[in-house]
Amino acid sequence: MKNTTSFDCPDENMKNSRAADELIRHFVELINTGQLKEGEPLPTERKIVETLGVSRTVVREAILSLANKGLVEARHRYRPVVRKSDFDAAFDTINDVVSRILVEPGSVKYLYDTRVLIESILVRRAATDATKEDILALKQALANNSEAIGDSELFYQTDMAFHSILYQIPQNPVMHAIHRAYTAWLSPRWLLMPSNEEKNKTNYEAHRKIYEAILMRDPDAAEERLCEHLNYAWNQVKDYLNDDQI
Amino acid sequence: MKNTTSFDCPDENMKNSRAADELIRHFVELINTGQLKEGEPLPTERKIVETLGVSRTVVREAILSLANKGLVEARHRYRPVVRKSDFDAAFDTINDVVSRILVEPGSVKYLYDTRVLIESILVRRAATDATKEDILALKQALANNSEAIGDSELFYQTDMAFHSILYQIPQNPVMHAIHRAYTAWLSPRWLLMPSNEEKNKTNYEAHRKIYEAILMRDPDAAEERLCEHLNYAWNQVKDYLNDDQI
DNA sequence: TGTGTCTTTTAGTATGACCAAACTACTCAA
DNA sequence: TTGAGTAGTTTGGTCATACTAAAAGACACA
Repeated sequence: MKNTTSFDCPDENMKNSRAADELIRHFVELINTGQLKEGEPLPTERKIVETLGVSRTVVREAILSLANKGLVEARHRYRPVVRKSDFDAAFDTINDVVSRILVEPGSVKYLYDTRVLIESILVRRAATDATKEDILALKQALANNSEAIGDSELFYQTDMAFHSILYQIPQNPVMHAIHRAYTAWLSPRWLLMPSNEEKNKTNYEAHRKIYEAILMRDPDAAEERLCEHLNYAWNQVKDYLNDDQI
Repeated sequence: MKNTTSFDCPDENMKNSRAADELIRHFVELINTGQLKEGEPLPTERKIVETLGVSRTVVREAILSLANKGLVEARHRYRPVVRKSDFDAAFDTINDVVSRILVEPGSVKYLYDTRVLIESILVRRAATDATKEDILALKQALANNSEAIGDSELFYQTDMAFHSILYQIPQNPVMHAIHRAYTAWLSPRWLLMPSNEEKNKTNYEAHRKIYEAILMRDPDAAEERLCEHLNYAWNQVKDYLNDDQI
């Protein structure tokens, strides 16, 4: 230890550029305490420079970090504005890492398996807890799904819509975010697979059985049928795609 | 439309500084295709400048973005190295956003409820699928938990360790990451709550009952006991903390 | 009052400089 | 020969300045 630098490293192990980190913490503080409200623009870079007494380089690095962390939204040539921080936004910010992970063989399967797990408990809960409105929403989604048979793109959309109802039933924004994330991360692989009326019918029938099990308030049946359905879907994709794509 | 800029905006809606974005895509490409391997350092900033023909400002912004996205790890004054991209790392990168979200009233409950959902299906699967090794691990965790009664900190650790076994049973790295995330995000609130031997015993008993249900291969009982346990834990925390802390 | 134009502001980029820490290679003593 | 200490080099972090193009605001004109 020769000398103490003008800034000491508070919690982290002197990770990043300390000056920018100082600024980042400052703005995170402002945002979390509500001094900078949602949708409100940050001060201009030059204003921050003269207010906080740091160079513009540091300011830009800090703002860039905040943008990458998803706390502010920095549109090209616009003032960065404080972003709405919800669970949806949280998943949005890890798109790049997850995309990176999903090129690794086997990782898609891992992700899909967790979807099976989560939807398993969701259909169980649906069977036990679903309100009349929930049931109605499922029924409507099922009808839409039925009508879309033969129209590959529309069928895929109504397929997802049906599943999304399951995520909506707990009325939990985290579940909503998880569904959005699954859709964003798994869809690209699924859309590579050609569809046809035959497959549409099979999937629709699976949805109908799940719906009926929920209607009968039979969680075991609902879970079992859901698992059958998702395993069938997985095998479809697995058979079609190359090994290095899943 | 007056003129086409020298760069057109490929996929995004002209979000960030296009020059830096160009660089970012370049490095993401290198990383995803394995031309830059895990643990390997990026070229020096000045090398990139002369190779790619951009200014150092742009290079630094790009590297910073990559670091924030979690694709590279940029330690202070060290060359940034390509980071291991696994599901654990993915959750790490959204710590800031989630922390921001969790200061919002009600959001902790939402997060906790998803934990209840996920562990519900995990105990069910444990009851139906757990191997002898899994059961043994649970038994050991339970024993450790029992021995820690009275030692608040140790009890909390062994408590988490017991639950973590549930996440390990599916042998799915996503589940492991989820457990890590729950621990990181919920622990701070839990640790605010004082503990005592009485509560320890209650929680241990709950763990034991869950374990026994799994041992009896009874998923319904396992789920029910888990939910009781987690609801009890939630009420403990809710009663102790202020409304604006959950 | 509405609209087009001019000016100012500001983000994006480039360049050069400097510092301090990390790295490298060398020297020298055991 | 080998190990440690040291001096020089490299490199990331920071600052200052300048220029460009786009956005924002002011203003005059119809």
